[in-house]
Amino acid sequence: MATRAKPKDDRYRLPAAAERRSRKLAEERFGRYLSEHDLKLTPERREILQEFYRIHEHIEADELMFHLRRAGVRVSRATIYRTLDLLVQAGLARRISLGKDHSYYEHILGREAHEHMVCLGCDRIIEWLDAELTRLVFRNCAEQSFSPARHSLQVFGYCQDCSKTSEAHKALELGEDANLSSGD
Amino acid sequence: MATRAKPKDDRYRLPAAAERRSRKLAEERFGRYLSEHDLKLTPERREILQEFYRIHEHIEADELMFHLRRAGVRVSRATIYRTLDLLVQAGLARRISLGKDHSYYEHILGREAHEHMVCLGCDRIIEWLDAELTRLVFRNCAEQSFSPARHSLQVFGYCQDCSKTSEAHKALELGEDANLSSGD
DNA sequence: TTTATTGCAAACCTTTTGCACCAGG
DNA sequence: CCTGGTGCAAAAGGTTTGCAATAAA
Repeated sequence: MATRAKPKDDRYRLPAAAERRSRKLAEERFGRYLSEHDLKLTPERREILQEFYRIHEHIEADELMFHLRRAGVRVSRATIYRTLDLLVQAGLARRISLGKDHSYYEHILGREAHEHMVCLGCDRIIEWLDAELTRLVFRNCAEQSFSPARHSLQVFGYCQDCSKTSEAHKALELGEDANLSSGD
Repeated sequence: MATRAKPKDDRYRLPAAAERRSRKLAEERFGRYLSEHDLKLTPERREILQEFYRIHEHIEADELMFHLRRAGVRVSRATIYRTLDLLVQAGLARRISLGKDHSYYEHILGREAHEHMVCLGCDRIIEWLDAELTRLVFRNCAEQSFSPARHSLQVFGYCQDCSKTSEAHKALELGEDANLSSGD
């Protein structure tokens, strides 16, 4: 009941109206952020932002560049990185790492915070959300006098499809008695 | 009550006996893993393992190399990486990313699973543990038919010392009204 | 003796940066 | 106009890899 899985095929789909709304809002916000910081809203930045907000999942910088290129927009890799960084600064994007050797970015507007399950078998990523868990995170922060800005939880394991093969994997990876704890 | 903070100064200390025990156990396990896979227990691997298990916090590969060098052991960077990788394969180490552009490693034996709070102000890292949270993670996995192998939760924010300055930071980073959600 | 391992340096990959030219505000 | 932005290519860093020499088993 706390968890909210989305159906497999449109996991990252958003109602068209909501998407348009969030793209518009994002551009307004970005524009505001830029002018407040004496920065400029260039065509490149606008294109990147729009494309980025059309993608409702985590994406890597290069992938975003290819999306743009496919849409006929040519922007240099450097500009992609620079703009993504600005979007993070502006609070419109989040940079996350999912165990790979590079970063992913995901937009924030119009999406709830969520956690990830990363399948070690097929690389599939399941997004999920648990309000109770979020509450616990905040409670722990409070107990440590820590002011949380954001958090990121990844579970690595095997999805349903892959878990048939996972038995063997787990045995290999963990040895036969991995659950020992120190006794003091 | 669910949270268990360790005092600041010996956060990563382990009773000497427990440490010795875990180092011994680790070497046994590693030896077993190696021979099962027709790999060899070289002096380098033994030294790396022993030093690694003397460090009770997350460490980066280079740092481990310096520790070894300081202890008079010279091993090449390549061997460090290769061995750390083996340790991960063997289920004796965990590779984690903490928002930096490189990986950290931490050993597993003799330490309970734990989460991290990363201070964006001073880079200090607070380790914490909440059994209830762990339970929730498992519950969510079950609901998604996902078999978890391990998980990793990082909270980014500001520690007590830094949170005085954090107000300004947050205002800058998030804009004045970052908490909006889509109404789908 | 056979097969894996080591160290070194070069290769890799993602991300960042210096610079000359260009363009928002 | 002035100040920042863009593309390019080179530079950075962390991590991986090919290879010849070396050493476990």
